[in-house]
Amino acid sequence: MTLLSSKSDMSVNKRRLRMWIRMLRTTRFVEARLREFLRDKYDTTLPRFDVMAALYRSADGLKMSELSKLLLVSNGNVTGIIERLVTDALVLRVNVEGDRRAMLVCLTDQGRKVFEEMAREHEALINDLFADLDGEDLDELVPVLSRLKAIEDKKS
Amino acid sequence: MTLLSSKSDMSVNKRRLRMWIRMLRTTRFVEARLREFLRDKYDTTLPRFDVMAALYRSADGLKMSELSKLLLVSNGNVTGIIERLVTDALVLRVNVEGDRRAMLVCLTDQGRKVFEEMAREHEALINDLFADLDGEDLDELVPVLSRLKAIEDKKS
DNA sequence: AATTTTTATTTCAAGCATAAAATATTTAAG
DNA sequence: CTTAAATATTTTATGCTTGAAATAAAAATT
Repeated sequence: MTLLSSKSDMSVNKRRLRMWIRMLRTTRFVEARLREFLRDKYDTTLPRFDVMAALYRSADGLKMSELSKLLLVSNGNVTGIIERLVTDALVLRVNVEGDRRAMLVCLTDQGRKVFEEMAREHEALINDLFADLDGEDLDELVPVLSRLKAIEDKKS
Repeated sequence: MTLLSSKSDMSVNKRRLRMWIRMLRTTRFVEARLREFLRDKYDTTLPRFDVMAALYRSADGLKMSELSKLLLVSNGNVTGIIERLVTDALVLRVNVEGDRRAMLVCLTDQGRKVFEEMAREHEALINDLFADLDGEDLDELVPVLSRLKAIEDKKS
């Protein structure tokens, strides 16, 4: 009789697959919570929040293509989201001087203000959802996830 | 001068947020790869694959509501996906005897066959994408992710 | 300078996803 | 029994998302 756990008996192959499925479910669950929060409290959506977050971090604004690259979404996708944010006066779209193809996008003052409020609550929600993870857990988790970033950069 | 890393200097609060953002990016990257694979090799989509996977694991079939609960997606969403899978003769929809409201859904023989082939390649792709994670990494990662499952079950 | 290629963005068609409302059926209460 | 509440699913309206095609401008080649 072996002392190995059933987990260790499983091929690394299968365990990678299980880990992925677990990670996917976790992500979806958290995303669902975030969507719920954004809809109920701010009448907005996760994609809109993501766009605003990216713009908030880039004081000088971003080009449409930079935005889609940053968010890992398609080019045309960003067009629609920005359109709606512009309608709501949260985002400003201006021509890039010297390149008439490009568009520079940034938050309006109101957009900045609204985002700061949302971001505070967003952080609190994440903190609550992951409350069971203490510093030690994060010490384990983050480096592993960061190693996946290496894959990402290499293969994308 | 402290021996603590800058990471440990950051509040657990902020580190939970960073971990979430990292996890989200990883998930999106892998999902993009899977979509690409499913589209190019099988002319199908990730949601369709997910549905077929759930049905494959339940030999007796699933009710529409069981399916949506299992996949963490809305009820109406499943309706559309199943509709298209039925059109493609990969899924069968039959009435539940004794309850004329409910529908039981299961894979056709062809659906089963197609899924088995896709699943093999899917596993290989995941294995490749997460190749940098060895057994030790998984030993760290899986328990932490499983602890999040506890949150999920508690709060959902 | 004219042509080709690349880059930046939008438009398009199709499918995914949601919440809310509608439909139909079953179960429970009165 | 009859009405009310709960359950299973579909429909609807809106927004997200994609890949591919279209448009337009800039950069590179010839």
